[in-house]
Amino acid sequence: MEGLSRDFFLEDTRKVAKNLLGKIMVRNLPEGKVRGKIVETEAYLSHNDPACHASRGKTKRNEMMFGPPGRAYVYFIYGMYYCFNVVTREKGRGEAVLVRALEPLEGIDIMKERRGVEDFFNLTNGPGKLCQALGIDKGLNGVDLLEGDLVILDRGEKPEIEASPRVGIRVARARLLRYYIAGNPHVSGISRSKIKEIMENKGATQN
DNA sequence: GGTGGGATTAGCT
DNA sequence: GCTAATCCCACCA
Repeated sequence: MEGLSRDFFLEDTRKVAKNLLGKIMVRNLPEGKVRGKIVETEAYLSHNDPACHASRGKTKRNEMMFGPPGRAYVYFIYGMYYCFNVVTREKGRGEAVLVRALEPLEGIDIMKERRGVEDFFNLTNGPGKLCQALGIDKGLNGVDLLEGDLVILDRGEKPEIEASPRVGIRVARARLLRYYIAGNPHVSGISRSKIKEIMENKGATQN
């Protein structure tokens, strides 16, 4: 397991979004360490992408999107939730990758406590949920993800990737800028019965 | 199993 | 005023 280079975040944002799948988010909290594998991301581009916060220029809210690559862009949404993004491309470009879901690996009890739920499959399967589980809020806006209490590590995984339209976005529906690990039960929006089905198949193939 | 509304704030028109 | 890169619960089938 090793850290990512600055160059990792300089590439095409769609490529970074896909490359982030299978990487490990590590968060150090007062209660202990929390780790999760990234299983779902979305790309937000600076050109010809009206859904991107940076598409109408720099504001107080989105200024971190125009900062250097490999840093966090955290914003507040719907009056209650935070969303966590990774800044990509060269400084001033205004592109980022939204992390939409994780597979919990370590610190499950801490996540349950912070989320206020017991269900293992309802801890980090959504952008607002994973921020709550990992204690990510406005205070982490702009922090460097190569070092500190919130970092992303490489475990050398090369998952099978599928693409779809972005979630909750009305414009640019034709563009497939959402990426996720095929068949992973922690991807957002999967029904209870589908999760059960996936887990049963997994058990069958492993034995 | 699926849907519709409420919570609650910042930013934009 | 309205909408938003969301989530949860009550309610219906």
